[in-house]
Amino acid sequence: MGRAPCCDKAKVKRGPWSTEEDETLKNYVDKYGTGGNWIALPHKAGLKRCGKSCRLRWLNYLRPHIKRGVFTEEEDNTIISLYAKIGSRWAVIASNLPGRTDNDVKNHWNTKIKKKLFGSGRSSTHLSSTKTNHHTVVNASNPSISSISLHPSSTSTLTSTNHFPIDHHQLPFSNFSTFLPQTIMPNSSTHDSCYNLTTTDHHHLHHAYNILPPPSHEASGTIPGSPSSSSITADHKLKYVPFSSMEDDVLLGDSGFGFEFDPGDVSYCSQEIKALGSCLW
DNA sequence: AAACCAGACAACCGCATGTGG
DNA sequence: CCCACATGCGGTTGTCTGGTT
Repeated sequence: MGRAPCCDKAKVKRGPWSTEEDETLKNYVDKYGTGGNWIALPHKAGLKRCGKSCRLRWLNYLRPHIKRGVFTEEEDNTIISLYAKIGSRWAVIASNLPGRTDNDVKNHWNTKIKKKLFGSGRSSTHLSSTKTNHHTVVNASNPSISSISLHPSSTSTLTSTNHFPIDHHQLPFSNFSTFLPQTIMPNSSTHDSCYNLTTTDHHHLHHAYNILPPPSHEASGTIPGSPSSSSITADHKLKYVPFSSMEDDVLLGDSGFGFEFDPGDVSYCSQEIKALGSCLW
C-alpha cells in the first residue's frame, strides 16, 4: 500500500507551464502570497495544477531575484568546494549561491561540472571488487557522498575552502605507495581484509588531515572488524579495505584523474578519497 | 531536408522531515 | 505521544533544442 498521491493526476495538468499559467500563478502569489498552503493555492488561483507543481514552478522559475544564465567560475568553485564537504545537499549548496535554486545547481553539476571534473569517457566507471594491495577507506555511514572530483586543476579551489589540505606538497608523504605502508598495515592478503592502523598514525590522520574520526582515546566505541590497535567511533562505521587495480586505473586515469564510484557497490568518503588522490599526484 | 543524437533544463516522483491537532 | 497532512528535498525522467550526419 503506497502513499496516497498529493492530487488527482487525472484532474491536473502536467508538463511544461504555459506563459498564461505562469502569469496566473505569479499574479496570484504577488497579490495574496502563498498563504502557506500550496495544496489549496492552485484551486484558489484557478490553476489546474498540482500544488507541488505550483510550488516548484514558483521556487525554481517565477520567484523574484532568480538568477538565470551561465554560472560564473566563482559559483562553480563554490559548488565544487561545498560538494566536497557535504555531498549532494543541493539546497544547502544553493543557499550559498544567491539567486540560484537547488534544481539549477543540481542540473549544473550533472551537466557541466561533473564532466569538467571527471572528463568524458570514464565518468561512469564502476568499481569491481577485484583487489590488489592498495587501500582506501570506506564510509558506510555516509552513502550520500559517493563520488568526488580529483582533478589537478581544481586543487587550488578545493584547498581554498576545505580544511583538508589537498595539495600533495602539504602531505607528509610524497606518493601513494610511501604514504600507505606507513599508515595502514595489511593484516591479511585477502581482498576484503581490514587493516591495522597504529594509534599514532590514526591520531595524526585525524588531527592533521581530518580524514578519520578521532582515535579511541578521544572517542569511545569500536566497530566490528576494526583494527585492535586503533578503535573508531561506531557512528562512523569506518573500515579499511584495499584499492582494486581498477580503482588505481581510475585514480590514475588518462582523463584528468577523474573518477566516480557506484553507490550501489560501495560508498567512499570524499575526504579519504581526496587524501589518497592527493598522494597520487 | 530529414533523421538521429546529445546536452541542457524543466518537471515529476517519492521519501524524509516538520508541524499542528 | 501519535497521527495526518503539508512541505522540503534529492534523484530521476521527460522534453526541447541545437548540432551533426
